[in-house]
Amino acid sequence: MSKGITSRAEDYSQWYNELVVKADLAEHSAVRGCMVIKPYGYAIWEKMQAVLDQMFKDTGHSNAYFPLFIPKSFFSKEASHVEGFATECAVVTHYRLKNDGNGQIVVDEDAKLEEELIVRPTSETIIWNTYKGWIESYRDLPILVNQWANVVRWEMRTRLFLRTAEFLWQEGHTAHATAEEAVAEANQMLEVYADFAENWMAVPVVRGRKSENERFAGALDTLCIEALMQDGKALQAGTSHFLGQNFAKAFDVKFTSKEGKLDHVWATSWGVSTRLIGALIMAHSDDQGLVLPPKLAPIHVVIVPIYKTAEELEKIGELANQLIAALKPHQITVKFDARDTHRPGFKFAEWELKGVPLRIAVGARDMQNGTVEISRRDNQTKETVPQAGLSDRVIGLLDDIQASIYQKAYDFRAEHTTQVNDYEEFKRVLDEKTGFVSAHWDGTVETEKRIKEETKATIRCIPLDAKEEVGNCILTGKPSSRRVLFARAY
RNA sequence: CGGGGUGUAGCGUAGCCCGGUAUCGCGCCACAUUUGGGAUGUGGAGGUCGUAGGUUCGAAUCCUGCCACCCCGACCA
Repeated sequence: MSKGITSRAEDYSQWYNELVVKADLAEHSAVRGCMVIKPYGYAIWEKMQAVLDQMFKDTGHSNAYFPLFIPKSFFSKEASHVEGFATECAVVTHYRLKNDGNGQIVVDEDAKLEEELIVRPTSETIIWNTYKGWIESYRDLPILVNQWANVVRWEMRTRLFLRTAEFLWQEGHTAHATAEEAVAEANQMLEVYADFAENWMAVPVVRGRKSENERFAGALDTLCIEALMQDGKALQAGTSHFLGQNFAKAFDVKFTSKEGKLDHVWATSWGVSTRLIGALIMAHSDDQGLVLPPKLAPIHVVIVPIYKTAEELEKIGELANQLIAALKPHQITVKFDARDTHRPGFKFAEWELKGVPLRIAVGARDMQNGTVEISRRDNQTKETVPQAGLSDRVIGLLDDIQASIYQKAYDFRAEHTTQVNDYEEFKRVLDEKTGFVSAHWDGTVETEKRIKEETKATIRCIPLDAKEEVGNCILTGKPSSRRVLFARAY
């Protein structure tokens, strides 16, 4: 079970099936590819939610909630949007079941809906249909709304964490009076995501722009953050779209400007999902299990007592309670694992599997010496330290772990980002070294598609900080003015 | 939807070719000894062998249909 944890998404899936998330429990194709998020895994998601939610509020946004079901006709209003999502929608056609007389429950054909309902794959259409009623004047703008919700995309192939049929996410949908303001909003939210990924998840990301081919269905411009996993494959971790006036036109959302002119409003949408849990696992974990960044870990410190008698346990418990009390004001969660049903060695392994950043082991020997043994999850180092000043030490170590797992991921990405100038080298790097490949591209969809067919690599993004540089497309040799980032991706 | 494969205890499996009522490991329960890195011993519980039919004295095993799942591809946060 411990082999190859860092190599492929499937391996993580097997591992965490036991621990964080369980998928495919029912042997029914209908729920194929859905996931059950177990309490510990959900606690990670809740932490993520809390942080992101605050970031959204700090940038002026409010939460709202829109219906799960979307009338089919809404979808056909924005042409490219339909095209993008039509092939992966769950459709509600009836509203009642009946007994067929043979003890079987069947769909009541008399209860057919006049218009089918689509289970939302994303909420642009129903939200813009609603915004139409909210917006008349520039005084009503901007609208800065976020929704926490589940969405369903009937993917042909699912992959635990990364592409489940149903997933949890947040989707921000904003309406603005000017294009400039909407563009600024899309940029701002991309920066929020990048900030979250790097400073909370400890996952370095490339901020970039999607090529036309990879752009969101209905967007004029799609910004994204791209992360690199330990197996050398890229993962799109978040997107922020400038939608232009596409949805406003499709849903006829107009406003009167200060100057008295009638115009369609400008829109953005942006989202991140439970895929971030997958990103977290695949970016940091090792063969011993999960490695969580302290800032998102549901439990920061676990105390494992090693004892023979009830008196010993009681004394260790007192020490544990002191530490819990001392760290509580710092929002540091300490778990005292006093279970008598498992031995210390088992507990060590179990908490490592769960990625708890710090473990403190205390036994009779320590109680005599006034020490504890403190062990870091990220680099597995152990040291025996005095009990005095322990809480300060814990705070310092947690900061250090947060910084060092980021640095480790950053160094990995740096090592696995390669500049190439010819196609043979491009293919060789993808196969042997893996990771991001920075190369020139002639800017055409045809070239991008051919490269994808031949190498399975896609343009992850055109980095926002890409320098102007004269070069030639690796495939066609045509002139190119900047490098783009290719990779095989999840 | 194409191409391959698999269904046996909570999980992972042996048995199938060559028919005789199911093997082993993990896990679970009890007791004892243990407890500074996933304990050990003894005993125990747990199975419509995916499903429906056929062949047979007898089917996990052979035959047929159906169902489900997995892997590879097209699609994708």
